[in-house]
Order: sequence, then C-alpha cells, then structure tokens
Amino acid sequence: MEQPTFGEVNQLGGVFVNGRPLPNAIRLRIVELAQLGVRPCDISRQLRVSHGCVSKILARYNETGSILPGAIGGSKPRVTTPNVVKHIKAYKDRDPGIFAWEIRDKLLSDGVCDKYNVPSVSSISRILRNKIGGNSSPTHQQQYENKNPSAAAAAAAAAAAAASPPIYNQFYPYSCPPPSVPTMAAPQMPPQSHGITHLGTKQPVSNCVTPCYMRAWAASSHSMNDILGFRQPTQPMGEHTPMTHENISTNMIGQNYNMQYYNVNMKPPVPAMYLQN
DNA sequence: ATCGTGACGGTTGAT
DNA sequence: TTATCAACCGTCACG
Repeated sequence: MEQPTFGEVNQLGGVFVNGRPLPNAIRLRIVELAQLGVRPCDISRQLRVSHGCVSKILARYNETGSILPGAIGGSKPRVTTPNVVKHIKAYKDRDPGIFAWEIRDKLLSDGVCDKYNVPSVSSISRILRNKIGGNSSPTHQQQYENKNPSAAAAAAAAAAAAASPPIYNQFYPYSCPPPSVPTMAAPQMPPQSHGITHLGTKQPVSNCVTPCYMRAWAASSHSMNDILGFRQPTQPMGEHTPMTHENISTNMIGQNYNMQYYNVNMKPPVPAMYLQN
C-alpha cells in the first residue's frame, strides 16, 4: 500500500484507522492511566479513544497482561497435519474398507487428535481421496514440525519488518523528541526480541517511544504477537508491578496523537462536544 | 454518567 | 496472481 492512509476522526476528535489497531503508545497510555486510577471514561476523553476501545484494551490487559493487539489475519492452524495424515493412511492400510467416520473415531480414541482438532469426516474423505498414496513434501512437513516458534517468529518478524512499510508512520508520526525538547519519561516498550509485554517489568529500555519502537509496530500485529507473544494470563492487573511516576510519560503521547492531524493537513478535531466534563 | 457488549465496516494474512 | 476466508481492529449505539 503506497497510498498514505489518513484515517478517520471519531466522535471524540481522535484519529483512528479503521480496521487497524491503535498505536501501542496509545494502548500503553491507556493502561498507564488506568493503573494511576484514572477512570476509563476519563481515559477515553483524554486520549480521544472510544470508551468501548478503552474498555476492550483494559479487559485484555487484565486478562492477558499484554497491551498488544491480537493477531490479525491468517488462518487457523490446520488440523490435517502430516502426523494425522500418517495415521489416517495407517488405518486405511490396515482396513481398506474403513469409513471416514470410523477413522475420525479412531483418531479420537487413539489420542491422535482431540475433539478440538480432529478433522471433519469430509476432510478425512478428502485426505483419503487426495493424499493417501502420496507423501507430504518435506516443506509441508517442515511447516508443521517447526518446534522453534520463536525462531520462526523472529524470521517472520524480520521478513515482515523488511517487507512492510510502517503502517502508522504517516498517520501516527511518533518520533523521539528533538534535542530541544526534554526527553519524556518513556513508557517502557518491550524490545522486539523480548517475549514480555506487560507493564512494570524490568526490560531493556529505549528512551523514547520511537523510531525503534514504531519500527516494531511496522511489523504486522500478527508478527508482533509472534515476536512479543502474550504473557500467560497468570497475573491479574492488580498484581503487576506498580508503575512509578518515573515510568509514566507525560501527556506527550496524547498530544502527539492529536498533533498529527496537522502534520497531514487534516482538519482539527471536531468540536469537543463529547469532551465536556 | 459510566461501562459492558454486539453490530458494523474495515484490514490482514494464510490458504 | 487473485479470491476466499476467518481472524482481528476501533467506533458507535444501545441498554
């Protein structure tokens, strides 16, 4: 997509790109403010993000400990893995008259699959029709047997980073403050290679929410999740290491977020009829 | 006034 | 290369 995306303006005057996640800086800010005791409705007004979105992001954070959006796009993992195909083939070899539904039952009873990933009868029929008799190619095999998801994720991330232009660069032109501007206390963003994204964890820190971080954002959210992963939902929000004021950024994120209208020659935010207290 | 939720229109990426 | 599909997104409106 070469065409710059200008996004849309919501009822609060905030800018968003339909279909795309909010920048991580905003997501982070939402969680930061919530941890400081700011009410969701106030966060919504302050950051000009719909309360539904604030609610969703906080709920997700409480549940997973991650501020990152989920994986967008892609397909569900396939159930007809080489191992399953192998078993189907074995059943068929053993009993050529076996029915697909019997194979399905055997896959379950033999523990090859569970109820969540057992292929449908039609899938089994298709496998019997198309695959039995031919072997899976090595690449196909590799596709399912890569036991090193982090390495795969890193590769995917590298590829994604190399291939995609920053999604929000034109639209959310975050950048490190110029030398004349005091560096804000940076919200700590996870390094690309780190698997932990929840707040309050000691992490290597870049001192700005920026180029580096936004470069990470350039990767698809799917890749981002591959790279960063979601924290296991073990800690409820209250158990996260409390954030200190040193960790809390100033209002700059919000300001930047809104300032970018002017960077792209958009109209200023609509009258703040929803901003009144 | 606040907040949870579902519909909606949109994007994305694997197949 | 293109189309399809199913995941996700944030906004909006409703209760």
